[in-house]
This record gives sequence, C-alpha cells and structure tokens, in this order.
Amino acid sequence: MPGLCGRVPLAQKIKLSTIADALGVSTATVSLALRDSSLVADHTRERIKAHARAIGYIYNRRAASLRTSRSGIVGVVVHDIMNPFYAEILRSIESELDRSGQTFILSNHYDQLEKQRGFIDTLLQLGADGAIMSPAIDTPADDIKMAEDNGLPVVLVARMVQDADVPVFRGDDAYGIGLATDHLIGLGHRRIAMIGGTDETSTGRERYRGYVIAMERAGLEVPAAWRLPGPRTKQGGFEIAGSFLALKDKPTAAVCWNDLVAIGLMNGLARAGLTPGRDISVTGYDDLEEAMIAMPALTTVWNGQREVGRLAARALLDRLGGEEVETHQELIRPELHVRQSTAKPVER
Amino acid sequence: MPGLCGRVPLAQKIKLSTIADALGVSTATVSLALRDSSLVADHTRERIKAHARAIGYIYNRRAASLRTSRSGIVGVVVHDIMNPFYAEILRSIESELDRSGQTFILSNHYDQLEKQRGFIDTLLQLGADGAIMSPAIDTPADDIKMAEDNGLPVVLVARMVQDADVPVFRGDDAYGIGLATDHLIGLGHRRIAMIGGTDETSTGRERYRGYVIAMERAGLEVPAAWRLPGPRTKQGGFEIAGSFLALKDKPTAAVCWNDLVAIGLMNGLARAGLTPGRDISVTGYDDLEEAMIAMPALTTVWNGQREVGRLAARALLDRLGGEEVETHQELIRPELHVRQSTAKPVER
DNA sequence: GCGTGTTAAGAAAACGTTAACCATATTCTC
DNA sequence: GAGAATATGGTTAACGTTTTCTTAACACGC
Repeated sequence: MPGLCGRVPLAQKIKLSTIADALGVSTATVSLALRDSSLVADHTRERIKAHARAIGYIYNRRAASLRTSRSGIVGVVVHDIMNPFYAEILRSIESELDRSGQTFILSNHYDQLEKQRGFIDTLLQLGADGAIMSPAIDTPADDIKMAEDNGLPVVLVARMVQDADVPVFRGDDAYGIGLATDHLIGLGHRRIAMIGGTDETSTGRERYRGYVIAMERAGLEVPAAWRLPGPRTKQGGFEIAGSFLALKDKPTAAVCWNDLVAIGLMNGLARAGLTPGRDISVTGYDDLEEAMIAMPALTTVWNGQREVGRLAARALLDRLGGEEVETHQELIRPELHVRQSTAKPVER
Repeated sequence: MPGLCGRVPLAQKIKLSTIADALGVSTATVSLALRDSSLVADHTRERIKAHARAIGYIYNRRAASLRTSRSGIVGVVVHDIMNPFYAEILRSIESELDRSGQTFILSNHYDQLEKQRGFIDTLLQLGADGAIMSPAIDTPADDIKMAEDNGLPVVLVARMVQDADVPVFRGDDAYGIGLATDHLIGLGHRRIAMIGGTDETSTGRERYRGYVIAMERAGLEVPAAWRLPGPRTKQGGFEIAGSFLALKDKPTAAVCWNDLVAIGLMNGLARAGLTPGRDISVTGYDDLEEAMIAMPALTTVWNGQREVGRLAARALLDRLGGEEVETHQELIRPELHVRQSTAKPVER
C-alpha cells in the first residue's frame, strides 16, 4: 500500500555524552574506549562498547574530523568511469582504499578543466585527505600545486602533468604501442595505420611516438593521413571504419588507440563485409576483460591498469601516513598478448 | 628532476575570522555575506567576497555541516559500476545531482550484504543527506528502515526491496521481456531459451515471469532446462554458449538477461562457427550504447536507465527539499528495438 | 525630543568530537 | 611508611561554521 515519505524525522541524536551520562563516565573516556585506546581499562572499554552498540550509537565523522583535521575521504577523478579502462583502475583503487578504511568520492571530468576544478574545490571544502587523479587534458601544473598548497596530497594515474611535482603511475605507452607495431611488422605488414584517440594527452603523444618510432625503425613510411584520430570509444572505432577503408594505399593493419576502438573498428569492418583478423589485422591496447571474448579475440597490449590503481592508492596512503614518496613517474612495463585479430597480410 | 613529497604542510588556515579580522567586521557578517544573505549591505557583501577570493579562502563544509546538519553528500550504491547498465544510471544521477550542488559518494556492493551495510554505515557517519541504492540481493527491509530511522532518506533504483517503504524507480521487467519474447514468437520461433542472470533478485524474478507468461500465452512449452542462469556479464554469456548449444530440442532463439550476456553469447556462438542473427536469434535487454554496434546489431529492449537515474535523483532531491514523495514503485515502460540479431528460425 | 521602525552588524552559544592537561586512587620501591 | 610511579578517568578548550538574540545607528512623524 503506497504511502508518502518526506524528510526523515531525526530522532534524538545519540552522541558520546549520551553514553557517558548513561554509564557515569566522561565523554573523553567513551571516545577513547570506542577507539580501543589502551588508556581505558579493559572492562570499562567493553562496557562502553556494548552499551554503544546496544543503543545504536553512530560515530559522527564530521565532528571528529573538524577536530582532527583528517576526514577519511579520498577523492578520485578520472575522465569517465563508463570507460572500462578507468573502471578497472577504479576497482583496484577501491579495494586498496577499502582495506585502509578510507571512503572515496568519485567524479568524471570528461576532460573539462572546469569540472575538474570544481571537484578539487569540493575536495578541499570537505577536507579530503588526498586525491588520485587522471588529469584532464591541459591541466596546468598550477592546478595541482594549488591543491597541494591547500593541504591536499595528489597522486596521478594514467596521465601525467608537465612540471607537477607529484608521483605518477602509468604504463609505458611508447613502449607498449611499439610492441603492437613491431608485432604487425613482424607478421609482414608494411602499411599500418594508427586509429582513434587524440594526441592532446601525454598518453596520446606517447602512443603516437611509439608507433612512429617502430615504423621508422623498420624503414617504413608514415604518411600523416594514416593517423586517424577519433573518440576513444567503441562508437568511435565503429564510425571510423569507413575512413579507414577509404585511405589511399589501403593499409593492411590498424594499431588502435585502445581495445574499445579496436572492437568498434572490427565490428565496423565486419559490417562492411570484411573479416577482421584475416582481411585486416587489428591490435588493441589495455587488454580489457572483454578483449579475450571479442570476435575475433583481440591481440592487444596489457597495460597494467590494475597495477596502476593499486600502486597509486598505496602511494597516496603512504603519503597520508607521513612517508615520503618519490615524485617521479613509475612506468609499468606493458606486455603484448597475441590473439586472433592479427595475421599475415592479405592483399585486397 | 625527481624529488620527494610527503604529507602536505598545512599553511596557516584561512577561516571566516581571518577575513573578519582583516576587514574589521564580525564572522557572522562574513558568513552571511558569502552566502549572499540580504541581511548584509550590498557594498559590505561585495567587499567581503572580493577579499575572500583574493586571499583564497576555502569554505569548510565539515564545520558548516556540523552546525547545520546538512552535508551536501549523497551516497550511491550499486552492484558494480563496471557494468555499463549501472554506469548509465550513474551518469544520469551524476548530472542531476551536479546541477543541485550535491557531491556523491559511490560504492559497489557486489551483492554482498555486508559490504552494503558497511557503506550505509559510512554514509550515516558522514551525515550524508540521502542515498540512492540498487539494493544487494536479499536486502532486508530492516536495513532500509534502519537507514531512514537514522535520518538517511533512501530511494531505490532498478531493484526493489519487499516491504521497504521508500520510492522505487525501475523498468517494467516482466513487460519488457514479454516484448522480446513476443517478438521472437512472432518471427516463428517455438523453442526459445532464457539465458543468463539470476532469479534471486526482484528483477530476475520479474524477467523470468515475463518470459514464461509470453511463452504460455502462445501455448508454448517452457522446459525448466531452457532457463540457463549465469553471470550477467559478457564473459558469462560467452561461456554459456556451449551449454546452450548442447540443450536437447535445440532452441532456435535465446532471450538474454541483458545486452552483455547477449553480446557474449553471440561471440560464443560465432566462435562455434554459427552466425548469430541467422542461425540463432538473440535478444538483449537494456539497449546499451554498444548494442547498436554489436555484430550483428542487437535486437534489444530499451530499459530507460537514463530515465530511472534521473527520476530517482529528482525524487531524492525532492525529499531533501522537504517535499513528500510517493513511496510506491514507478515503472518505466520499456520499448523493443529491433535490429539484426533476430530473424525467422532456421532448422539446424 | 520621544517613541517607533528599519537596517546593519556584533556577541555568543551551539554542533559532537578530540587532545592536552589534570586529578585521583592504587601500587611499587626502598 | 614516605615518595614516586602507574593506571585510570575527568576537565576543558579547541576545531570553523551558523544562527539566535541583541545592540547600534539612523530616519521618521508627531
């Protein structure tokens, strides 16, 4: 039977003093007891904890953190959690933070600097203990510095910010894309395009660099037209299939920005009547869970996103614990995972 | 040049009284001015705001919320944000909350009641203003009631909790699955299996019910063996392909729990040498962005997840604003989107 | 010049916790 | 048994806001 519900009526709040009064001790004792301090006698502590549980006491973190200036909150901001690449990073951050009792607040910045700034501001207002960021395109070092100056330690993941003096954890993109490109060259491909993504991020520049280096090392040409940037999504890969097929000199293989683009591209090629993995070789990047079950299974580069998330969370927790952490980059070394989406070239 | 960084040195904190002292007014005046109260004269207000901006004042929400008992935080808990279905809901919740200046805290419960309870506890400790939940399997109404009793208004999405007296927003699952099933029956299919997912959630029971009703309405048999439950992921759908193909009486079509399962199943069928959409018809559920670019494009049921998220966020904001909100369910009416993964049956 | 009204700003008491310092009782040392 | 050490718990002042209640100043009409 449907009813109505509005603002919740706040019953008389139970606080430390409620317990203190009931048990005839001071609030200080209750506070210490609940935090398992050795400053209160065992039986007193147990009595207090039992009573607290019995009457449903709820710890007020706001009040505590106002006093201690530690909030137990960590902010995480990434481009877009709907992107499985970030979702995987987030998941490992989550499990690491959970273990340490920190709560995390999440935001997407969609590469909008203003959105990112708004979020940093929120973190400062809430007195967050720290932040893990995959910074928006063109984030100035000053934005990071401002956060740090206001007491918010920052750790970066996946992307770097020039001149920002904080730890960075990310994959070695140039090397990783090199692996994929070399693999294709090794199979006999000579005309290889690079599909999707943007060259505006540090990641983007690195990936493009890795591709060019590998091509030139093999003495191959790299016409500018073979760099087809685009959204880093399946949709993006799907839609770019047409332009790819229209390229003159007909490349026989595509190094894709990431797995999403690769899967989208493969679907687009299939829609056009081609068989990816036979007619056209395709590589991805990230080795998402779904790379293995794509059709055909995707040759891709494992990018260590789980590792990146874990290390970043650990580094932040270390900083919070007062330890000194090196501010330079830590590069995870990617690995090539060969599957069925790449094969010897076929002239078409 | 790599250096070290540790706990951030907290420069002398700027607070209301810093501004008040500098300008020779009281903290009360500063507080009112910054919140655009009409109780302070225009020129005083401007003077205060300008100075605050100039010296980089940061509003301390913890202190404020200790006083006002409103935190500006909303909790959101879902099964798993890596699931695009929830990610889409989240995105619309995010945009709605953003507009109202609320910050949101996110957690996955992975259908673990304990994890969900821990999160609710965190929300209570932080003094969250409200919560939007897609409850874990077997969440007792008491868990919801406990939250509400402690001043945390709750709104449910996607799944319901029996006897919980709060608003619920979700798709009409029985009706939606009926649409998909009817569509297959209309194409001439007689042997239709239901693949993936679980019957432990309200959603699951509803979907199974919708499938059975449609089958029986058409006078078709529904052997228990044709219900193949499994994980609600691509991986799950992929792995179930074998069992599906091994079913006796060889069903010619599969109604899948969701798009992920459907896409996984199609890939699994393709891997086995079949052509989904021709040899076997497959329907999905949710109409994720990627349904359109799947290979073949997936016939699926639009489930209004954006709408669900938006309505839920609005309802919560209404409750926070003191309005009364109806506690009964609001069912979004799903729509069938026909694409290439379904066709007339072919004997195999 | 006196009451009345209006407008602007100040004083001070919360909000619920923690931590630095005290106070008391108990035990220990010689 | 004096004095110190120890164990336990109490007092109280923060933490940075908001809000209620006052007060001050000024204008107005009689």
